[in-house]
Amino acid sequence: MAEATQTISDRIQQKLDDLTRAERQLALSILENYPASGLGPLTALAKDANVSVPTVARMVQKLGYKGYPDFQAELREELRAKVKNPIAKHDMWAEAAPSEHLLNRFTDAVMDNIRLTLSQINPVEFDAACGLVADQSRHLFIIGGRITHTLAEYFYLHMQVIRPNLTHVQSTSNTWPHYLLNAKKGDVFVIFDVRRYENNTLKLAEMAHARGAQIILFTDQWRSPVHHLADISLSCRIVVPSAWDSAATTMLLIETMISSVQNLNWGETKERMETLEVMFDQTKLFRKFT
Amino acid sequence: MAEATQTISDRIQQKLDDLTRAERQLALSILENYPASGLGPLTALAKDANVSVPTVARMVQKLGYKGYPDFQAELREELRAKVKNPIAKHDMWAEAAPSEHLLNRFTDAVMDNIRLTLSQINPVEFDAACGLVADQSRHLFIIGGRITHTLAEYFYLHMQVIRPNLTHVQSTSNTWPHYLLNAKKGDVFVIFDVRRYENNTLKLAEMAHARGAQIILFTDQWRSPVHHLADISLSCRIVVPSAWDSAATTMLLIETMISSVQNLNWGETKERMETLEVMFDQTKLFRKFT
DNA sequence: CCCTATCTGTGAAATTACTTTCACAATTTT
DNA sequence: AAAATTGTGAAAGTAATTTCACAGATAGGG
Repeated sequence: MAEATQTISDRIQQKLDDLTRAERQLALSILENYPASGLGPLTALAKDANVSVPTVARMVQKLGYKGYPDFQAELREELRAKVKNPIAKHDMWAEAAPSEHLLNRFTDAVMDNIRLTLSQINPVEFDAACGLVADQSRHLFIIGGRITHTLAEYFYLHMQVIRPNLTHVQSTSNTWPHYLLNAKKGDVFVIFDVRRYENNTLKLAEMAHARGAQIILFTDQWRSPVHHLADISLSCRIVVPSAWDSAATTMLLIETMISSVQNLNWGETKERMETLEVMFDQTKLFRKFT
Repeated sequence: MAEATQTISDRIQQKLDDLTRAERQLALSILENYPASGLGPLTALAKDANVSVPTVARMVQKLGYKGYPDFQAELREELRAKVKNPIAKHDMWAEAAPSEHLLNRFTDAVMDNIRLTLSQINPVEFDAACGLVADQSRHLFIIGGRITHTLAEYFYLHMQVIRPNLTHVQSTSNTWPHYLLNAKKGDVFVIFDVRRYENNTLKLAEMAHARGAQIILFTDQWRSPVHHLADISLSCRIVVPSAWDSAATTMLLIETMISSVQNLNWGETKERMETLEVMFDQTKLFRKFT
């Protein structure tokens, strides 16, 4: 028997470079539902991956199999071996690494963080926050700190496409008082503040609050002091096996909010995005999607 | 589609009493190598279980399937579901919201992305990348694009604390050729490029490669064209129910790398972090942790 | 920017493999 | 001893795979 030191999944990934566009699309589709999709009929696999039947036939031969049935036989053999092998612990993420490898421990922690964060979130408040952010009649201020300004900017870059009338402020910069001059009642401040909480951010929040603005706060489970001023606080778990905290869960919430706000503003967003596409095409900044 | 609250394995065991001797022999053989043996041709299964072909045909109908292919289809579906859900049947993440709420759908997608990304990552390559990034004798360049420069900066901000001798470059800026003048053989470039892939990033990578630098690439599952030049490519799943792609998985890998590099350099990092603490205290930028 | 080479899908035919079913004899069970 | 189960061998039917030629699409090179 051929000793399978490497799985078919490995082999596919390894040969990914030698594959053409449609074949790669197919290969990725196989890996998407591995190994189940490869065990069905060839026709179904082709339809699943949106490629033609000959493409599938061509690729399996390119991968070194006599034909599709041969390929399937190896898949089954691999599945058999894997199930038999008690090493296949299910709480491992990178199966190619031992469970005590940092990749597995870190991912474990992040998964836990996401689970806990989501279980404690209030969907009504979240939706309300999205509603506020989507409201174009309010000026939108986005504020981040020393580290979190990267998250703030990520949020800002997307909001910029979705709606006008917004500003990105760095609380650590000494220019922010200028921005506040324009803030008025009803405006919305999206503030990022996780430990260590920053004095400047708190000051800024106080002034925004004094001016009657609405405050949406992204913070951690211990909650920034800003949360006393915030209309809506979203607390994320951030603890991972590292000397630093994790922003992965916060990122998840940010992206969910982006998606939600985009839906609320879809009519206009669509136009803005299409305009943007045209402009990008003109500047030739980006390559065509391959 | 019948909602299979019970697995086929369960169903077989349940009906075990109603089966005749040869059928039971067959059933046990199926369970022996479950589910692999059931996914092969009927003939092979019959031979494997030492029963005749008609016995197999008769039994699957007795179990309630239209025919052997029908039985196989359900087996595949079950396998697919099982692989997708390695831990528990966690239908909802935010239990306070209905399952079709964006919070749940989005989190579902991100969890899938993380799981798939990790299952396809090569720990040896990942560790090698961490080793390169940790090597302080090499100058470290960090490059991001229009959106990804926020990730690049997040990475940069942490690396800045861990090690000296590094630069953050925006590929969309027109200043980057200056930086490249200083790049020399053995230097390390950490490049972020997800769709839509940017021409400037590719050009920059080409020049870095020409100068004999090592390239570590964070990209998506379709892989930026930079990956032809990269010594190590880390592909992240990025598809979510949104008009945009998700950076959450990429963030996870970045943070894992930060943690790993920090461990490799722990001796020095510790001092640098303590120095930083003192400096922050002096500037009164941060509040004491409460 | 155009030209060429390569890749990809279509539709279909030919081939192969697999499933289903049958009748009947042998075997086992009751 | 009767009834039920099982295997045999094979035929018929069905489904899946493989291959082909060609046209359209795409990418790469000059």
